[in-house]
Amino acid sequence: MKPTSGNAPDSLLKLENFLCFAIYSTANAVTRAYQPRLAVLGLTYPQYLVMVVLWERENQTVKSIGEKLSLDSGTLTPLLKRLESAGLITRRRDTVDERQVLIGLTDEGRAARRRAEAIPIAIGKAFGCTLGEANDLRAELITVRDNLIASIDKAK
Amino acid sequence: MKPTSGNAPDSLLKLENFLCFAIYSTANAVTRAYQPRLAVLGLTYPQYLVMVVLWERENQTVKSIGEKLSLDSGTLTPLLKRLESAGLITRRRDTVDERQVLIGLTDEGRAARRRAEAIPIAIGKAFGCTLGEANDLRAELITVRDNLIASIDKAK
DNA sequence: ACGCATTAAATTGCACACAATTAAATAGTG
DNA sequence: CACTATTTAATTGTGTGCAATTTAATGCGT
Repeated sequence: MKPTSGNAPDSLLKLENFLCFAIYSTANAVTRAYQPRLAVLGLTYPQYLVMVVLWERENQTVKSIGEKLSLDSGTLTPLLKRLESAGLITRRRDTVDERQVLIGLTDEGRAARRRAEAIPIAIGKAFGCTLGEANDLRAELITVRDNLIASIDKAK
Repeated sequence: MKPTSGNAPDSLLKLENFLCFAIYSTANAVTRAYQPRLAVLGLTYPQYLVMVVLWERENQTVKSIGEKLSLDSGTLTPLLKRLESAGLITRRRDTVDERQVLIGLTDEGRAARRRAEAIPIAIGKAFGCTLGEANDLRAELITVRDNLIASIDKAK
């Protein structure tokens, strides 16, 4: 009996064998699963991640948020402006180092945290796996992700 | 000794505990890792996935490609137009059912397959895990993904 | 203090994702 | 056959991601 796939050159280019596609399509599904729950808070999924980072610690720079989320200013600047005009965050230049922009929370942004706390529970159920399985999967993904990032950096 | 995270309401909203963020950030890393390798073929990562689907079988409808990749016409129509103007695919209305558009490969599109075959090997190395580990991870992700999709569909 | 490299955000341009709507063709029903 | 419902792509509009460039501020060596 042969393994799952056919002869070598063929099986390499089969979608169903792609770990990358499993990651890609799962990420899209995550965004779609979050969308209705975040819509009531007026947030998109990336905006929600930024809020989570700020709920952990207020007054971070754009760079600090970007490092935690692996996003650059090209993504964050317009996103943060939208959160600001939604009244959830504040943006102000650091007076000590005026290159930096400090992102803080408004009262409304702080208050949104309570309503957000129900979301991980609901999504956890939608994943359909135990907390233990989720943690194992998370750890494996982070290993793979950090390997990928290392290989990208090495190429530079 | 307490487990990894602090008290309950707090740990639920910690980025490092999020399976969803592990998925999201790994997917972004995948795209970045593919980018330099696909650039020599003149493809983006989603375009590469479409080509993989077409290399498996030519002359599929937009709908068929969309089902395989979980993408709708809003994403695919402009993407396919770009692949067409790049000379890799053909788009023509089905003469039997004129609602459908059949996507085929040009000689150049068919030829690109050979050059693409080296990519999964290189990316596989960048993942930094064994084939067996990659297959396990892929299977777990697909389970989670299909659970998520089922929960989305159920909500409708 | 001067000049140059470095750093942090913002900007620009392109390509997704996806919800919602539209347009056209086909299928199904009485 | 007429009529409505369904199906398939295309379109529209919003919000990411990210490469590349720009702008402004800081750091550093002489």
